[in-house]
Amino acid sequence: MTRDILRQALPNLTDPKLVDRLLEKGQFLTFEPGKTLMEPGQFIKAVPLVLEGSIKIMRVDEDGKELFLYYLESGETCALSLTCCSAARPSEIKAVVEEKASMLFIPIQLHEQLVDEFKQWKDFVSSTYQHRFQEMLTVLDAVAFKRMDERLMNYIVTKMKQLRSNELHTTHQEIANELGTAREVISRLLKQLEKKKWIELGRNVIYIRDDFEELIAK
Amino acid sequence: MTRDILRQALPNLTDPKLVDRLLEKGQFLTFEPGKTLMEPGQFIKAVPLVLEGSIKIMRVDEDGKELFLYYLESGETCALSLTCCSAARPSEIKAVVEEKASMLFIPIQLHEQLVDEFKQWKDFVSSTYQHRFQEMLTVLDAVAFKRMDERLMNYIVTKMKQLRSNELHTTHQEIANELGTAREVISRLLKQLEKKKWIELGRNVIYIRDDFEELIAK
DNA sequence: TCCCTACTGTGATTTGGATCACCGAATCAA
DNA sequence: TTGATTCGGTGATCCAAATCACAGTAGGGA
Repeated sequence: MTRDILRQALPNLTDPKLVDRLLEKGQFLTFEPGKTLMEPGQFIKAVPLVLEGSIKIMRVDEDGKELFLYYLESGETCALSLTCCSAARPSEIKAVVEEKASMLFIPIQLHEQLVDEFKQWKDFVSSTYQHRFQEMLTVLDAVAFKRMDERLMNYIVTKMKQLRSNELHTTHQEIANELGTAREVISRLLKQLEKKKWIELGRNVIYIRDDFEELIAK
Repeated sequence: MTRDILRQALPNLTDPKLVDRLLEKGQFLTFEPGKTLMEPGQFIKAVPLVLEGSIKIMRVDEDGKELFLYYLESGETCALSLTCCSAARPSEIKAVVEEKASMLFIPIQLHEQLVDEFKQWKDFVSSTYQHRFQEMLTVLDAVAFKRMDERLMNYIVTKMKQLRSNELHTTHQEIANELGTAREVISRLLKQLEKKKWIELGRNVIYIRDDFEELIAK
């Protein structure tokens, strides 16, 4: 039942009145991996709340280059959609389902009411802003100051944690897109990691040593 | 009088009760250009509201490299301090006075009360988040996808507008710091712009053609 | 006035990453 | 089964930027 899923995803939202309002007016939907939820330029008219699964948020350059920003996971929402939809501006980002996701879409008017009426919702929104700012700064640091090998290793760690697995089922091209670079660059860097025995490469799969994270910490 | 300065900086805050509270509990201070208001790692216990002048906000890398993020100008506040101080976390950024500034520091408890009590303040905070997210994305795009020559030209335009002048009194080193690169790179790129007659270089000063912005739009 | 320091200009070299040009191997669709 | 497509590997080359190494010059302070 949706109520249970919501309770599990957002245990902090204990106020039954708040939960009722969310369930009553929010739209519950599920999506399969790979589904694109949002493209740059589209307008969004509801605040997307992730209950289960995860959503990958990316920035897209005018000539199509992408850059991974962060994941939305269970109990999270997108700060950018909060800002975009209250300002009725087109999306600045692309959102793709990573793991099969169930989501609750909160109409923007309802969201604005809830901010005023429920401290729990206000706190939730405010902590979302905090959290996302933090992540944006992290990405900024990486892009501005780190070399691609380090960024790739961080990427692998992030993915492992997010998928709770040490096998990544993805292509080099896909990784390259998310890091905003070229496929060859990623292939070569992965090869270096394989030579160091930190990972093993297969077609469409990367096997990662359990102690990968300690290894990169050097 | 402080009340007038506040009214001028934030004409949207019309509610006299709100203004009274800000003036009563806020601390009014002025700072000279060059004054460092905040270093990474410091804790902040108040929301800084810029009334006059401008503040330069920068990200600092662990090995001291800097990256310009945005200016705070009259009527603006720092989204990062909003998040940092409510989470009681150390600052992630560096803030330096660019133009002689007068500021009102709002104690964090007062800020939290005002968010609940005054719609005008809530809207102000919310639009600050929006605004800053936008700017972070712009910086991210620049760092991830643009070459240094383009970034430098955008930098010059931003500075011109912000200082409302077509003379920049600064050093190549300073610019390099703000763009997170090396001085030589900036010197060479500036020389190229001078050869194209778009700017003129002097010691500690760059004279910019009035139609610079149209020129770079090509 | 002279010295020192900060600022600028520029060549040489290195490097990380992007781009181009292929190749073979795995996988899929007909 | 076979042809086409996708994926991964790798050499060659190019380019922006970083780094190193100086040298000249303007200004400020003693």
